[in-house]
Amino acid sequence: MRAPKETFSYPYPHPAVTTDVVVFTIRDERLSILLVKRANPPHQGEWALPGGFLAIDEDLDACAARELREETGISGVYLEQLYTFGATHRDPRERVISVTYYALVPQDALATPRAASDAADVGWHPFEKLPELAFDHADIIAMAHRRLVAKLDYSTIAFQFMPEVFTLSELQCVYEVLLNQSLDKRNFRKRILSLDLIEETGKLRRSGKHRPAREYRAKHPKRVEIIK
Amino acid sequence: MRAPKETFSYPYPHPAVTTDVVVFTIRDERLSILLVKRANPPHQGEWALPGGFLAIDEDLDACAARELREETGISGVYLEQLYTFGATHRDPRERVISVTYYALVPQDALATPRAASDAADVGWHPFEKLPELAFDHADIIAMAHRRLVAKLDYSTIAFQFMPEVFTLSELQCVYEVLLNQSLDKRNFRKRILSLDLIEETGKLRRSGKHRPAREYRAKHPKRVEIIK
DNA sequence: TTGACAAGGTGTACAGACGACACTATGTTA
DNA sequence: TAACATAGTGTCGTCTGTACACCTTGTCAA
Repeated sequence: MRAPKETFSYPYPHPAVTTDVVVFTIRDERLSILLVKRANPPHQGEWALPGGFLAIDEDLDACAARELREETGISGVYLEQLYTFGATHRDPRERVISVTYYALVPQDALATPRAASDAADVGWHPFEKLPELAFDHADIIAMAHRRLVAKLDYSTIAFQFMPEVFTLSELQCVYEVLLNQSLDKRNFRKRILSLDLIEETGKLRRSGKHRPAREYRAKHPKRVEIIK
Repeated sequence: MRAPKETFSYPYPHPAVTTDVVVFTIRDERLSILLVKRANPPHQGEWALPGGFLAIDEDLDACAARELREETGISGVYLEQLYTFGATHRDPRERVISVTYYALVPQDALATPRAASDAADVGWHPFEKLPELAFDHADIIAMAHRRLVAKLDYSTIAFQFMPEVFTLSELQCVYEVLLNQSLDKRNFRKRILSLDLIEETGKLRRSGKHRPAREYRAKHPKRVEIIK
């Protein structure tokens, strides 16, 4: 991909700029993060966030979306800039500034992530049981997690984990996993419905030997609203 | 400062990285922002945020603090990373990624800012009456303002505008200016005192022909706490 | 067919938080 | 010593959030 034929010169030293993405989803009722195993040095064989170098004519958001697509096959998901990490020796090769993002992938997205050329492997890892990570990626994940949990309180960000149609129990489960505590069913439904952000599809979801659940859909699935 | 004797070459193109700082204060009961008038092209003669290029062996936070000090003489103030702007043609010279920060300066800080070599002028401008700005600096200020107002609700960030000792009326005035609405005196005092974050100095502040006000000081002046 | 099972779906009551609201206190100054 | 200007103080009603238990409805197996 990066096949140098020439060199690029500047009158002052320039750092390299990368984007790295913390991809969250909920799998098996656990918050999970998508990691790639590095195929090349440095940190060869270690797990790391998907990400890579910014093209010189590419916007930052576009770079994050592209790296995510190229390295994992995921696209069209919620993606927001998180923070920029630039400690002087965070990368042993050269000075690297990483503009980090976080992404939220709906639960069911059968997107079995596919490994790209520069990744030996790709896979979901439960947030509570992450492996050793390359670079300062553990710090990046910690910050992304704090941001995600904080946003639960004052935005509708949790809806980004939901597929197009879902049941209230499924939505409650997402909140419970993210907040790491169980919630009262009646209070939860009262609060969610009072936001007036979801509507019934009119259909029922049948699963298991019990009463079927009503299906809902978000009125504005792509929009993350600030509430209260 | 940047006197090229040699060039720096890379196998791939690298963007330049800068930091820019939105410096807020409250002056004459108005929210104000510190701007520098550019002495050199591009945008020569226009107002811009203080900021400049990242040194290759310098952390991002250090760069923001250094540029702030060099260009305005301000140091030791609250400084927090805001967002990273990197649209492809935001700077006509070359690809520039700007890691932006915002800073809060106490009201009285007599720091009459001093202009540096590469600035023709430095001065405070009321947020409601900003001049035309260079680059995308108007966007940066807009985002910093949204962040500042949002943080009022759930943190003690407003205390960063206060001098070491202050009265409750002065603190209320800061909230009123930032929220752009008047507040009930009794409710304000009840809420602030219930946070248990300030204490009386025991002294009285005498000013004008009226009853003197009690002086308070923050228990942890440098700390910004998340509340509620 | 029917009864056990399992999750779906619903309302009330109490407590604490928040907001509206008006008068007295105390120093200065003419 | 009286007028002035800001400092300082409490109550009450409303709203919000939280705790809490039972009936409903479909499946499945006996």
